[in-house]
Amino acid sequence: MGDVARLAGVSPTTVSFVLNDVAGSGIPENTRRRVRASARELRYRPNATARLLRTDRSHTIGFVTDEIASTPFAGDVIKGAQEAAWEAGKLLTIVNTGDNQGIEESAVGMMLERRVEGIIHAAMYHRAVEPPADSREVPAVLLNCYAEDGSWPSVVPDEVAGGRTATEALLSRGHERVGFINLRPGLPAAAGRLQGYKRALEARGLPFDDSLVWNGEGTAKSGYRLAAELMRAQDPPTAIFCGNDQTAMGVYEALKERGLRIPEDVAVVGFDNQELIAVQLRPALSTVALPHHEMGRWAVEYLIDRAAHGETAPRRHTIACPYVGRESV
Amino acid sequence: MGDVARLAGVSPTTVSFVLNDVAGSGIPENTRRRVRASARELRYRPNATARLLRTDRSHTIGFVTDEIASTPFAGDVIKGAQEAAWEAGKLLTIVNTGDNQGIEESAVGMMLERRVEGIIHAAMYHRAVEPPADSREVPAVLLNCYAEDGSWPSVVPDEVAGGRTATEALLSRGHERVGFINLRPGLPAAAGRLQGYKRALEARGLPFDDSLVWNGEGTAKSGYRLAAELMRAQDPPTAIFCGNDQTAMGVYEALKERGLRIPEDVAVVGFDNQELIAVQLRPALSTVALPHHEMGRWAVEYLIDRAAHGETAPRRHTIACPYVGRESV
DNA sequence: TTGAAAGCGCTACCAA
DNA sequence: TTGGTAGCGCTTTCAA
Repeated sequence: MGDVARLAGVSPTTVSFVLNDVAGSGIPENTRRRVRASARELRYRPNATARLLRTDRSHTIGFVTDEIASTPFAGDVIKGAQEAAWEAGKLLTIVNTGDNQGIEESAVGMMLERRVEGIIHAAMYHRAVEPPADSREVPAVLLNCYAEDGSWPSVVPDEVAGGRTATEALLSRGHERVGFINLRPGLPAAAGRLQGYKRALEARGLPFDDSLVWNGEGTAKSGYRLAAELMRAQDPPTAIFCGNDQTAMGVYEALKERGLRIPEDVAVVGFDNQELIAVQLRPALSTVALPHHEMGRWAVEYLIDRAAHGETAPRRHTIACPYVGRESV
Repeated sequence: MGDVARLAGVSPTTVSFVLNDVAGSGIPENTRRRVRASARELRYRPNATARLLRTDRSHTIGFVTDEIASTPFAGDVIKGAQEAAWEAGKLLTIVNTGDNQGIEESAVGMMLERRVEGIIHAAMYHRAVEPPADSREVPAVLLNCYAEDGSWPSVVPDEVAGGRTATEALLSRGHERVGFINLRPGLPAAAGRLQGYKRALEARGLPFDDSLVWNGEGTAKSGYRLAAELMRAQDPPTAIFCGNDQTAMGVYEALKERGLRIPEDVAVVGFDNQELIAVQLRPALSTVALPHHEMGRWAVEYLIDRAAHGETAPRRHTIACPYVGRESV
């Protein structure tokens, strides 16, 4: 910067003012041009580190995730977060902890040392977590997870509404016996979706029949097995709501083996909207999308907002799961 | 740091020596303990920014990717890169450009301002790219992509060997007529895999029959269509090599509709090893894995090595695609 | 065995 | 309209 100043025949102060477009600095266009030309000539690149040391604004957000790969998840969340960050002029520093507490703590430590302006703790599967206490030193938010005691702000999918949406999609087409192959019990996703399923039934005055509801593993294999189970009943369902798209994949298989057509004989709706599966299945699977991208965006925007406007009570934000209609209903 | 020094009754120099475990600083254990105790008491957190300003070592690597989400890709690459980075004490700063040149250039600019120690340019699909020239200011490497003119170091999957591996898996089981539903022509992946297919045939002295080779779209739909085509021939193949796993998904469908069993009547092998599909398919799909994770690792390790040992001629590194045997062969 | 002090590259206050 | 300069928090040289 000194070099630029010298070349332009001005002081470092002036260079700083010009290059940062400081308002009201009253530098004439003439000088500005000279400064900019010098900067270009010297291929001057400002040192963000020095600036940060002085201003204490890192323009960086930390993103800590338990597992990043091989998943319905991750990609979209990061992308959403990244987009929102970029729009706000921030960069994202990411670490994948492999669900290792020790790594998570050091990761937070390293981020804090670098003076990140906020930290996002993201989980692969919707669940309860307890992030390192140190994260409270900056604005922090949980993504796709929540604190049991509600002491951390969080953003999660609205599983209940999602379950209801999925069920509704079926009921609204006239189905009255809707089977439900849920995920493993105990998961927030499973609990929420079941509740949504019940509410949808209730809203239509339909009875809840627990012989129609099974808990699977969330795999194609268990979907296959349980669909067979379901269809073996004397009064089998005319539609099946699957706890995730992989389950639906197995359900398709079981249905087809029995010579049942989708959606004519049995309608199917999935959950998660894993494009890789839902789009490729024949017929293409109608499903409910998890708001990964939106959660990513929301988390970053929340952090930026909090950094700007200060502390508020930890909120628990919920984002809707939109229905994605394709051909299986 | 001054506070810690004061509390411990020493100078900042001593604190720095102790906290950084500077070798040969000859600080007695006694003093060290006092310093560490003070640091703990004051919950002292070193300021990485100040350190970086002084040492010029950011311990940060930039990761620029064209598309991060909804893909076979991304997750695993980032995870591999992140792991290697973590082991070396580095953090990863990621930006997703959405394949926008302008964004890519500013991203590189921002990273350079932050003094990253290296930059990785990753692509979703194996292809030729031309990264911003500024990236040459630091060690840089292309991941899953390459420069047409070879002027950038890169790491890509060994498509040829992969294609050969897949074909071999079939030939070694006695198949002599192996259909190949490739990806769209023109893609490096398609070209390489075709070459591998030919080489495998050649090695066994089998003739190349181009009526057995089709180019599809890499979707289940096109796999379905082309498998039907393939099986309609008078002398249909007894095995099918699919350019990717989604194609295989469609192939399964077509085969099953014709009452053909996998692998008894027709063996199938995919490519990509997309667990979501390959594992869930019935029978589980034998396929060839893209070395996403390894490419991520390699890229980071290469960067770190180059930062340490200086410039070398740009290499084009290739990583093997291992066969993942399941039930379809 | 420990400390004083320079200086990394910038921002921003205060003065001119 | 422009410049001098202190100082952000650390590392590291040199001296004591």
